[in-house]
Amino acid sequence: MVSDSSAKRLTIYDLARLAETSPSTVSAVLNGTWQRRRISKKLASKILSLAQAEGYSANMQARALRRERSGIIGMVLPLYDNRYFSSIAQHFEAQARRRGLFAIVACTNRDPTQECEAARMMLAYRVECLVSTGATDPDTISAMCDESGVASINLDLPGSKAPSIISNNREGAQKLTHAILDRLASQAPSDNAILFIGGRAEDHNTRERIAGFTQARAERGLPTSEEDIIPCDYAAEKAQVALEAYMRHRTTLPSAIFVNSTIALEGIVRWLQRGGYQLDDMIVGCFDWDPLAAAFHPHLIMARQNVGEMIDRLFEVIDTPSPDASLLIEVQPDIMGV
Amino acid sequence: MVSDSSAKRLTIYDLARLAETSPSTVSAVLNGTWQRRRISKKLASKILSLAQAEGYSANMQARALRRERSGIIGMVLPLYDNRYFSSIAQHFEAQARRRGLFAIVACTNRDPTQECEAARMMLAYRVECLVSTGATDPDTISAMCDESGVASINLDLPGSKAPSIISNNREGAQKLTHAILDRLASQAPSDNAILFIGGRAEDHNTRERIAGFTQARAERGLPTSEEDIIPCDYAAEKAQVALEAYMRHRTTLPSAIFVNSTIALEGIVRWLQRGGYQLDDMIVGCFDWDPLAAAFHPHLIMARQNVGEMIDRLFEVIDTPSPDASLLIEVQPDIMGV
DNA sequence: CTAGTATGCACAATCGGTTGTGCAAAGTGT
DNA sequence: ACACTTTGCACAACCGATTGTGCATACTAG
Repeated sequence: MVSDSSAKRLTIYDLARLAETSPSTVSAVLNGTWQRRRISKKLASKILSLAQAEGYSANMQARALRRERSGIIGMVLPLYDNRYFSSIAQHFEAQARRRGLFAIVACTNRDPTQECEAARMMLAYRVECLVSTGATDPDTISAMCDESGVASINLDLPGSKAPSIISNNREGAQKLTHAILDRLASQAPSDNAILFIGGRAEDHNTRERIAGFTQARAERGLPTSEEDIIPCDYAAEKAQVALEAYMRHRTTLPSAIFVNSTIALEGIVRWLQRGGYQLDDMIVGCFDWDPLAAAFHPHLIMARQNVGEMIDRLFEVIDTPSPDASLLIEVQPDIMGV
Repeated sequence: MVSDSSAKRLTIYDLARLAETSPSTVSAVLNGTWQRRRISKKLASKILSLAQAEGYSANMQARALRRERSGIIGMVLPLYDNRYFSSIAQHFEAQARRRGLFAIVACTNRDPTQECEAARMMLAYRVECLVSTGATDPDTISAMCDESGVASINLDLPGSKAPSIISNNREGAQKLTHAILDRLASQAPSDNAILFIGGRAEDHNTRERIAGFTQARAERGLPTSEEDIIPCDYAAEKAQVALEAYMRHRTTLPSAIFVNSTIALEGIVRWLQRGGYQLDDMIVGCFDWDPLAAAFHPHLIMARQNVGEMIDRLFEVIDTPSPDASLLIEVQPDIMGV
């Protein structure tokens, strides 16, 4: 079914024949440069209405080839399976369209191999710019782009070879931790410890969030113990297993928990359900926001990354003639549910 | 920053010069047809290693132009903002990649104008096949595709001008309703009425789900009242407002509710929260599945559409030489949480 | 009436691949 | 040694747009 090449599509040559003129004239009219080329208004409108009537649509491959500009902008994304990344994809596409660019997004499952493969494909399609979102290895992608003379930008996770737009993870985590501690203080807790769970110890964002978490605690004179920090990766299963293991050494729930990502939250909630606990038995803060979770659980404190602003900043950088590769833009997340 | 056309990229002409051979030979070697063209193994491997070493990557626009096949497959999608649609996008992309096709997905916000605009762009990029997912006006898209000789397929919502792959909404709703009624029976209810809320009265899926709902009730000798069916569109706000209005005529919550989509569920849950109710105060069934909601609320009954199978079927149809436009494939959803 | 300028358009090269065809040189059989 | 086949590759024509350039014709000024 693919490539049902039955119907020949109209080209500028066909239109030229129909309008009794030349292909170059048709081309000039159709891409708006006809005034500069001194085509008469009469002929121009004749061609335009013909194109309209015949439903002409320019072959973008041919245009891209000749112009050496594809009009395509690419993004590699870990997954679509949470609201943060889906929202990024959606804003990216909307903004791209607004600029007359065609957005293509590839999911790469947090896998460096797939990231490279996707980047290679996008470069083969001659994307004009490539955005690496939450990439495990953004610098390799930047290097590939550099070789092809294509601009690259990092989003969500920073890299060293291209400008990066990320959330202010440290400050976000700090505010989130303070919000948790405020709530804790209002409830006369038995215990001031907070469990930090989820994320990858090797990724920049998780490290920053741990730093913000620790810092907020320190600001209140609270020490942070190593055992209370469990970067068990981004996956519901792993968070559930990690919490299970953590709880083997305890008799009571921690009074509060800092969950690093909604996907980890899923595992935490499942563990609680299995153990017969309520979510309200703990104070829960989550870095990342999910509207359904917010509706279900109004006491849930969530750091909502400011996707709209991040994408706006992203396109500002894209518009910048030659941005510094070391440029790092940090966008403040908002704390929801306080 | 876009179009940093500094570095000239390697072409087959460059490789030909480097390998002291001709462009056509390089081309044949690189796309694997060299045996057929009786290129010597020696020269072939010379060219291959050269291409490797120099990091050559074929210009897909040029290839597409000459071959009259873009290698691109497109999908228009309402939104990424729920797990059903994100999952569709992700499976679609994975399957496309497996077949060496490049997937492009455009979000069109359930807006017919945007749907057409996106379809037009995709056709301009000469997609080999276009999938309309949950399109409000799939037939217009099919008509556009037909004019260009491009295959089109409908997913999630059926159309009359192209094969359609959808969930078996009627049977899914029927099973979901039975699950709700079973739970209701086990709880000695005061009232056998179930509120059906969400979706669009004019869309096929909502109509089928209402039919399945009504049918399941009829099978148990229960009549269904018109006022208990409120297709208030797909939006949290609207569901919330609709429930508010519904409740003005009642003093107690309905004992059960059939929520048509997770996005409507969000509104329902928000309304309950505001009124000081618990979700457990009602039996809740939801057509569509969200893992975070499932984790939060194990008693929630959800119809999970079988996305993996739908996409598999989709590609089977894509592979079919000339499928019947009236082909309608229905995939069974699963009932979760019983 | 002529030189000079402006107007209106067509020609042809080009982007980077793909592919039908042709033609030497080498190999084979007699 | 001659005819014939096979091997190995190069040539050139596309695909459908864009764009620098050139050339008539019409118009204007002196």
